[in-house]
Amino acid sequence: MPLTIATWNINSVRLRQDLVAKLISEHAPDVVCLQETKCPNDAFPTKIFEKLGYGQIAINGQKGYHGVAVLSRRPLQEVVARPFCDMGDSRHIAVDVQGSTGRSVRIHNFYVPAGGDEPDPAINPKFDHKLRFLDEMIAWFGADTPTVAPADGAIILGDLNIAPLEEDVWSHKKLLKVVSHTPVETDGLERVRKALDWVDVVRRDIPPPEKLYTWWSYRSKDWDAADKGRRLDHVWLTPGLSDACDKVEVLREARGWDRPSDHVPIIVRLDI
DNA sequence: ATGGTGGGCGCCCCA
Repeated sequence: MPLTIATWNINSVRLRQDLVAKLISEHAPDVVCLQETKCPNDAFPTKIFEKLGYGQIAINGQKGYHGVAVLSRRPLQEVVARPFCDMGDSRHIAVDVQGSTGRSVRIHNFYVPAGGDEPDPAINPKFDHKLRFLDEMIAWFGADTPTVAPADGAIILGDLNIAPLEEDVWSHKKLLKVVSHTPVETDGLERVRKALDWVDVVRRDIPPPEKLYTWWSYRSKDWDAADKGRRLDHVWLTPGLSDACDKVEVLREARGWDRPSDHVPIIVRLDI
């Protein structure tokens, strides 16, 4: 039995718990990693997920903003919820999940800061925070490799809020000075990737020049026709684990669901 | 043309 893992910025887990249930009923991923849950831990809607068989739940939430969670129907151990940038933000949780063969993978579920509007750290503290967050990811993954990525393999996934490639945005030229696609961000994200030679399995299987997006703004009148999207959500695997990944899906149709998130889920299948 | 929409929370923050 393969292990399937979904990641989705849900933009309020309480408001969209039925959409998570729809994802579960239609795709039955073993593990669902959520970002922007916007929900304190004691208010997390665990019951609906327990009823669906996803009784293994790890959450790092806060009131009003941010928040990450992992739902699983396979054995799960919470490893750490690491604070970044001394901000008290809930933007990371790491868990170990066991595949049916007994091999366990470590999943780092991230919600990287969006960074505000002005791409200048000197005048925009949110952009400065985003760049410092990337620096901390690089330092952590470089210095603490056995914890971050055990021998059996590890995954970074979630809303990284950066579209790294030219084909990850609707217009490379128009977005070069727009937060999410500026060179300082795409260079920073590439440095994170190189820290452990992570494999971007989504782009391995759906390579450029095909355009690929996971987010479309709510402000666009007709998101599908205009298609002014960005690929802000990612799934990276350590090299040894990437060989076991035999399928990736970006569920574009979820952007058209009733009262949707502005992000869509990505699902990967691991033959472990 | 510098808006537009959507969420949480509470009279405004963030994406």
